[in-house]
Amino acid sequence: MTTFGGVSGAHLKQFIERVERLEEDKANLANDIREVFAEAKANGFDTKIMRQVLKIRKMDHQERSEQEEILTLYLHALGMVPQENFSEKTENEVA
Amino acid sequence: MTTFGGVSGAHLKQFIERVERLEEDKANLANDIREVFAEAKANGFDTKIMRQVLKIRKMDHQERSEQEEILTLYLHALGMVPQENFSEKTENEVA
Amino acid sequence: MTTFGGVSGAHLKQFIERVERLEEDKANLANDIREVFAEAKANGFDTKIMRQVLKIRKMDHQERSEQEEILTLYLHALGMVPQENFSEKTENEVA
Amino acid sequence: MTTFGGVSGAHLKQFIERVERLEEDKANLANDIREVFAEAKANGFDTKIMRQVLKIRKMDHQERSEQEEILTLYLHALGMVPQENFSEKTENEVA
DNA sequence: AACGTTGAAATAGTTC
DNA sequence: GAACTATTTCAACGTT
Repeated sequence: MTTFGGVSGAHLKQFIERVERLEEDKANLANDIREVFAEAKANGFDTKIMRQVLKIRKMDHQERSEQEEILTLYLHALGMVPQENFSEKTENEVA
Repeated sequence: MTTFGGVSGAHLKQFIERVERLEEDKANLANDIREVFAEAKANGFDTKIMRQVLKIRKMDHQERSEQEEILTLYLHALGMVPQENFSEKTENEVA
Repeated sequence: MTTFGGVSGAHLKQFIERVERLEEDKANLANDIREVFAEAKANGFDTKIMRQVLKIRKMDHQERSEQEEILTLYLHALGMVPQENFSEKTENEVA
Repeated sequence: MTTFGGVSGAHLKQFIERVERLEEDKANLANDIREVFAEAKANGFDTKIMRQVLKIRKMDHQERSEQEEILTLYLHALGMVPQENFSEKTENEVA
């Protein structure tokens, strides 16, 4: 295997090509998304408003995640280990 | 189906959720790419150089596309209709 | 000088107006460019082709910059400090 | 002068180069603007708010009253009491 | 003149 | 927290 300054060209090439394949997939998905917007527009929806809706829904999810994160911090601060399934497991007690 | 001001909520919801699913897939791919870089880095590769290599390879591809695009434009400008398969079909003549 | 909450209104105003002046110049240049295209069109040139030519020329320049950039990265990666004047100094050797 | 299909290469080249020069100037101005923002930032100003201010000043005639409310909010956020005439009167002091 | 397409600008996110 | 990169957004251009 060819190496330059301790660097393997073949190995590097593999990483490069893996990234390129993933980025191609990613670009295809971006296209798919664009097509959904186009279809929605053809059905009379306002894409600008749709994007706003998506943004708000995303923030809701993030907010929920953040709140869960904060809850975890609080529980840790209280010496309580957060449970995986809060509702199902009730037999665990904090010492 | 519920409508508000002539807008179908159910229909809109479907578009929104399709986009959200696609964006989730896209985000996952972005994660995969990040992981590849992390793995490469753990193997001693310089990610900055990797990104530069990727950039140049991408530009090469784009440049090729642009060259083909302008060839088409030139042919049109010269009154020649570009052929689907330039090399295979030779029976078409330009007036 | 009037300040509010440690913020100088007059100072802010100066920055705002400097930006506005520069943006005005920029808008004027955009107009000039539009006029050149209009003039070229009036002389029978296809603006689409012109834009494509400009695009390719721009990519060429960028590609050259990217090439130089990655050369620098490679040299650094190999422990070689890139020289200011690549062509003039050839007496430096890498151990 | 060389012509292809009635197209003058030299003439075209002149148009192309005029556009390139103008675009270079435009790019330089964009850089200057970026530098002004950087300088303002280094002086403790919030560039995001500055951009908002610029946007609102640009709108001027249209939807002025609506935007003034937002401007008021931003200025308040800065701890500044909004002025009646921002640009013309600089001698006014806030009690 | 509205539409889609494309290029530039701004913002958000990531890395060091 | 500063710089760089990626994504998103905005505006202009050509097209129908």
